[in-house]
Amino acid sequence: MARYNAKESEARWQAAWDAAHAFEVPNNSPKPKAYVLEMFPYPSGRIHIGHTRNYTMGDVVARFRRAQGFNVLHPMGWDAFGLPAENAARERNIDPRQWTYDNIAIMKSQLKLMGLAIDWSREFATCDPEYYKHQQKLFLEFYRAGFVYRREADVNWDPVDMTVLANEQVIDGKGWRSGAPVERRKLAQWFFRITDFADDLLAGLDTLDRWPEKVRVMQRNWIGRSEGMRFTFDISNGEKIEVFSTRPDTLFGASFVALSPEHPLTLELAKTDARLMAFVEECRHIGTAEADIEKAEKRGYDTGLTAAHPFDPNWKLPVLVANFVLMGYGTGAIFGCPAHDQRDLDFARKYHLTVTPVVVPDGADAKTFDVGDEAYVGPGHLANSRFLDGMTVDEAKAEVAKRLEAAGQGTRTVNYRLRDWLVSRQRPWGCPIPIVHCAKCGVVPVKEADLPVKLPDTINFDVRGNPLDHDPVWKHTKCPSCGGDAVRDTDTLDTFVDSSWYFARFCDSHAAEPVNKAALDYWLPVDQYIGGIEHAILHLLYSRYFTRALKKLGHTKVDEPFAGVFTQGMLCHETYQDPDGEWLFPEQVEKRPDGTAIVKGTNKPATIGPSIKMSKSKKNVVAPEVIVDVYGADTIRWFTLSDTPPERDVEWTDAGAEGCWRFVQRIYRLATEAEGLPPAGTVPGKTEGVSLALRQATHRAIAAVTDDLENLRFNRAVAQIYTLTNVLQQSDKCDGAARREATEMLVRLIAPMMPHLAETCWEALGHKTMLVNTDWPKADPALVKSDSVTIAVQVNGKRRGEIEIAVDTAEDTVKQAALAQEGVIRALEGKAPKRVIVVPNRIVNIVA
RNA sequence: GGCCCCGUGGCGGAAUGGUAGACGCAUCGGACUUAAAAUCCGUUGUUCCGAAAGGGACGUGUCGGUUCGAGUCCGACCGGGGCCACCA
Repeated sequence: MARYNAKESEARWQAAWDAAHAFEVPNNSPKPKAYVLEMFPYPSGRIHIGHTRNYTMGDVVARFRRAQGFNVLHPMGWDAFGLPAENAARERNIDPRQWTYDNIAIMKSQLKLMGLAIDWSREFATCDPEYYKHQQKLFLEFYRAGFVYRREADVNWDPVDMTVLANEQVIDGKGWRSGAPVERRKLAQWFFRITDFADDLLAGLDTLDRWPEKVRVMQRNWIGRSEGMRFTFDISNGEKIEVFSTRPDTLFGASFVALSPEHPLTLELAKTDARLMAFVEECRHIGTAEADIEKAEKRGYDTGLTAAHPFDPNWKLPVLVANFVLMGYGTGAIFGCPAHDQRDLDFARKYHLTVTPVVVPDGADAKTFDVGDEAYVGPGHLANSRFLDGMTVDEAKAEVAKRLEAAGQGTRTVNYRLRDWLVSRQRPWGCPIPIVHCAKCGVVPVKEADLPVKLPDTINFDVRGNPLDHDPVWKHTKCPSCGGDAVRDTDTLDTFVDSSWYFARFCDSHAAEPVNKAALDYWLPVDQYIGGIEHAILHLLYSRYFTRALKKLGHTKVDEPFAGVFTQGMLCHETYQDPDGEWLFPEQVEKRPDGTAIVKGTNKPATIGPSIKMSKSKKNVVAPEVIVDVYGADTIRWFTLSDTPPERDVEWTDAGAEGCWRFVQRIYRLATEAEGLPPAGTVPGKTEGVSLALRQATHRAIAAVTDDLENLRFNRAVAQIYTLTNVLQQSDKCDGAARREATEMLVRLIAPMMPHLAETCWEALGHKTMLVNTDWPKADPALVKSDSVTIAVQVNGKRRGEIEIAVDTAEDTVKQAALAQEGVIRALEGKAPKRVIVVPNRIVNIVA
């Protein structure tokens, strides 16, 4: 018997699809549109099986929609700016451009092997000058619209490498390369005004019903909306301090006012107070890493100033500088109410400040209520609070707000955790910020005709700090405004900017303007976006922001870029180490029957570690082209869709891959065996008996697989296909037409998942047209429905028998049949049933 | 510390409040074969009674609750994971 030759077959069909331009789509069509997108990859080197899972899922959706008659946009590109290219360039003394484009070439060839239904005519890399030119145009448009601004901001500064570090490059407060303690330094930086959209970004989440709830919750928390009040304290030196609080009701429980070490007033006071200056310096050196915050104890410095209580000018509160007050949230100043805030309580206990409970839980006595070491944050009634006494928390909040607003001392406000998006990066491998700094004219945008501001042809990494800043030629230019000598902004844009609008560029990758409105109007929003959970917050939030900004500028009519989001799990694999602790690739290890392993070709034992996410560093990766070579792409595709729900992590195993390969052969055999069968539907008259059962199984599979693919339940679709395959394989007593129908449908159902195999089988079944141009099958409702049903019969909730009976049989008849069951009679032991519950076509429960 | 998710055979996992374990992997037994590969048929939650046919009990992390009926809903706990985190 001929075996399926995946290698030959896959190459042949990929060439045929290419020749037919099967996946290139127009930007308009009478068909309904579907935009299917997977998060585009960073070209880090090579693709591993984990990547292919992501692209396979998207491909299944794209092919499925295509078969259903949609005009499907399914593009691919490269998120190509970023640090790994810089590191590679520095380490190997090569051009980051070279490294990146080489990787793209390799990864593209690997992806091509997977047979993805991608419109490659729309491909681009974000490091293409053609792409970042348009990004620079958008930046300037944002600038003119006031969406972008520049201000001094604190950054992580490595004093040895003389560069700014991203937060994740700061390890234990030290630079990851230099090991030097990182400093906070103020630099003029560009920001996107994302906070202007905070409320809208929050409200929009409620409309995203095809997003994972988990992701929406994460975004909600990230935006972090809290309602409260801003109000001012008069300070003994004549100044005012504005604070933000979500608990103005506890104002009579105040025992201090605390300023952030970075608060302007703190810095002013520090000028004449050396000890305060030292304290501020010390706070600055405490890292921003979470672990440090956990350990850091609450510390304060008494300024000697006092603040007058807003409701009682004679009540003076001490003003302290406290290390736990954040400058970046609210106003950078708080009033401390220790009884009802844990941080304030810890602080108050340490510095022996007053603790006055002002909210007392219902049922507790205000005179004896003591918070101990745990601040009370629950509901209750106000006490020790003059005119607020007896009110609920909400009533007191309203009353305080009313009085402070009436007195002009404060206002109700909404505060967000979300900050404006700092986009300046002191990095050479990114999109240059199209701005010129002129001594005379200040900040001047580059003229649009002069875009793109291209990166220099050679980037010299042999310098400390940002090579662009040290470039003797590139950096210097003429002022677009006055024509005098000026310098470029040597920062580049955060690479998250690159990925915040690429989905819009895909709508027309070759448009003369950044985005083509007509194409956006046609394609957006993306109907199904698929990617990793690691992008649940930043990338998706930035893209949502960008889309809103683009809308305000008239480039699109949608608010939300992604109507449906799906986050897929990672691919895992066992890890292996040699006796020296060095990681080993799976192919370097030979497993023995007793469960142990040795280093291949030696007698050295290899330790088998847990199955964890595939990563280059642990070497637990499987290269797709190796598997493609042995089993073909369809086997990988089938494996990554089988068994495990797509949102969960899945473990790659050789045994599992073998199983998929056997299934590929099974399908091929069934298709080639069906060659001589009569066409489907040629048996005159009715089908009955086993043939009817086969036809029913076929149409039920169509219905079930369709439903599962609609809902991205790939593992269940796979199980349905196995079920049909099993029935078909045991159908030698069925008539030929029913078998042919089952075989043809089976082939059409596997097509989105194993497209090459499906084409080959389709051809073997005698078809002259490609399956890729064949519509998705429709189930015959009459065959999906069945005439009879098996109903379980329970006595007191325990199964005692079952009856096979016509669908929709009258309740009484079902009841009688149930009571006549032998097992039921035995279980009843002659007792009369008290009650009989009949759930039509499902179950009978007899209560005895 | 806050919020969220998940606990089902040897493993991955199915199951609109209605026959728990579909489907796959692995296991074991058998057929075909000189043999192997490939393929096919059968087997597999635990336990008890029975020679067998068959029948009974238990079973979805633990303990309660709601219900005629709970893997599914509610409460508490145990275990694992995720996100945020001095956010006032």
